[in-house]
Amino acid sequence: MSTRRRVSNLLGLAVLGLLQESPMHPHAMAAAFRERGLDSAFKLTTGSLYDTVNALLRAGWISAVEITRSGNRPERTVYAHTPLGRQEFLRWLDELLRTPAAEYPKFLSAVTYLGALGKEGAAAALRARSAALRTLIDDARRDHARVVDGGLAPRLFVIEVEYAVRMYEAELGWVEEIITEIETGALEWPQGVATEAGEVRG
Amino acid sequence: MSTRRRVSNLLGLAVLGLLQESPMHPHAMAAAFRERGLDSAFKLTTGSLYDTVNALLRAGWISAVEITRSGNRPERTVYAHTPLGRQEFLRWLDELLRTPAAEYPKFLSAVTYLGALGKEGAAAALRARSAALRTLIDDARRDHARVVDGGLAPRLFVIEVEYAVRMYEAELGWVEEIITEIETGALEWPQGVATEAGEVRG
DNA sequence: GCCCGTATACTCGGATCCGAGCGATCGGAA
DNA sequence: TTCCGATCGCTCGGATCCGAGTATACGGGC
Repeated sequence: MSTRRRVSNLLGLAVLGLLQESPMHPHAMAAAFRERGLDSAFKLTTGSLYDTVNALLRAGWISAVEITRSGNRPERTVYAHTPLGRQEFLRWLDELLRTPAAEYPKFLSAVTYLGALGKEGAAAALRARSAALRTLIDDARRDHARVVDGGLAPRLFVIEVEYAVRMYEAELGWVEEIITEIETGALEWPQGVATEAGEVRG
Repeated sequence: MSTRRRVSNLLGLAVLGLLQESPMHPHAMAAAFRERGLDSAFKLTTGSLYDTVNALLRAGWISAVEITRSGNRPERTVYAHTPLGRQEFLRWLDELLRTPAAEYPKFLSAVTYLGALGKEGAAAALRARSAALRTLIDDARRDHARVVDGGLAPRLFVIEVEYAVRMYEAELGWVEEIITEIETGALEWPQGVATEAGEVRG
């Protein structure tokens, strides 16, 4: 069916997004990124950034517009999006929004083997997660409120935080239900699916 | 702080999990995997499987127990977990459950640029997603019910499906709220954050 | 005037990931 | 009997990812 994406790293979407506004060199992208908190939605590492920029270049979605140098520092290559790049940005975005993709979050994988920790072990781990989730939610909520209530940016520009919070809350809810079910015995723990106590937190 | 995991691919967790039960060769693992539907929680590709097994071997968490051959087929190397491997399995599991890790789901990244599609474009894409999510949820629910109500396996063994469904539902809820907010105008769409109509679905 | 920490800007090599491909066997239909 | 598709089991090479490393410049304290 649809052939594999020419650039698959999502960082490429972010780069295209930044370049919609103005041409930039990679290091400036990284700075812009962190400044706007985009690095909570995209995984940014310097290595990947340069690789991704090169991939976009090969695909013809961006182009180098100038190479400058100040003093004896390394050259800075400034990139801009091409018309093709703009089109692809929108098409990619549309596809990502439209189609739920199979993802493999670590927690989902771990839950698959929940039984292996034994009732006590599982409950303890989940309690720790529950506490951590609360902190994450509080922090994200606070940040969001600061930006929106402070009029620093329109709500649309931080809408992804609302999504993230909602998902964290859902996870928290589930985790707490399962803790309760373990404690009350509502979740049956079959024989042989358990662990000698104390084997884990050594 | 804590040094990087020796084996980072989560597939390694699944392999360790399978080997808790009995020694196996990689091809059999792949089969067991699919048979139990583990491949919805772990990303399985043949290449990665062999790489992962090798990594586990290097780390000393599994060991080769025999090499058999039937007829002139390729050799089959059968692996078993080591005591260290069992310990690591539990430790890893515990850590994954306990600590929410930064993940970068595609949808979160895409939502960050929701504005770029314009009100109409964004609403259309989200409507499509909403429909797709409903299907996913229905399918997962049906599967879960078949297994549990049919007594094919204890509920604990398919608990991850409950988690997945819960998360899909949360996402669906959010998506539908945003669609409504776009339609009613409750979500303000700042000037200049829009797209010429028809640019996307070419 | 010198030192040191921070910012600028990118490179590099190794680890990881993955899907196409390969050579063999097996079972069933013609 | 012979062919063909399905299954068995693994290999390979290219793509991707990433963090440590490199090299220069700037600024402020003493």
